[in-house]
Amino acid sequence: MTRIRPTTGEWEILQALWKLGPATVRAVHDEIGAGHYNTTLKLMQILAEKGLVVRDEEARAHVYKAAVGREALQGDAVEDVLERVFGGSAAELMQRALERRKLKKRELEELRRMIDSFEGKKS
Amino acid sequence: MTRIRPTTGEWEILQALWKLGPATVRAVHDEIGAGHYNTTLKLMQILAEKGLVVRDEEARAHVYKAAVGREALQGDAVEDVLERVFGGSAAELMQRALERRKLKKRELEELRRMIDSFEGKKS
DNA sequence: TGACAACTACGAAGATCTTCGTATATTGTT
DNA sequence: AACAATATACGAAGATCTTCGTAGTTGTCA
Repeated sequence: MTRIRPTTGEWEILQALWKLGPATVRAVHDEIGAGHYNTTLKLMQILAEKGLVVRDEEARAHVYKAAVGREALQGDAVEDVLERVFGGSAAELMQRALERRKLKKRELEELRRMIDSFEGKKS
Repeated sequence: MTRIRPTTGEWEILQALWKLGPATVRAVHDEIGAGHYNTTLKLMQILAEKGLVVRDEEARAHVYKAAVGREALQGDAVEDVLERVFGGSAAELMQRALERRKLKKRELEELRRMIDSFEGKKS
């Protein structure tokens, strides 16, 4: 089973689609706010070929929507980086994340709650 | 400033070098335990060109060693995935990591300590 | 109807990554 | 000295990614 691994350009499109919901190439391109229109179009066509988005060709301006959930794909991305970069150690990954990014107090507490709930499951 | 972003093949070499310390192509290739010798050689030469490893050509079999720290490069990798995949939200990244990987109780507690210490800095 | 704007389709160029064949040099062995 | 084993060096083939030029189609509006 080969893991889905969107490219940088593809992630950008997908983020826009998750934010906007079903949208035309034009809308996505405006949301991104940079680059050549044809590049956006091409990337979205490729995403459709790969099955990561679905396309409604009803109207002249086709309407695309993400065919995969944001959380699911993010999970795959984490697995990927975990394997390739951290030798599988999620603890290490989180340590690097904590070092690099200052989390808001709220986020830290939410994280602590998440840890509590995970610990509960294995007591 | 363009962030350093080793490829999958390069990460594999680097992991081996961090584990072994300074090592020959042969040693790295054996450590990896797969693929063509020439591929390993080529990748290590490319890493040298990029400055991610340094090469001692004294002996016939050149000795390579990582020119960058593991933690530093992992930190960059996290920043990268944070930007591209998580829109900068470290909390979200950690949530996905927790969902996907079952951490050992020990790791969870270590993580909690890390959070405590980070929270301490901003009380 | 004629001209222009907006859209899709297609493909090729340039970059980068991975793989590996081939050439050449050095070392060790018999 | 001859040969086998082991190195490095070099480059090209095949894949994939990004970018963008060009062509053709459809819609709009004066």
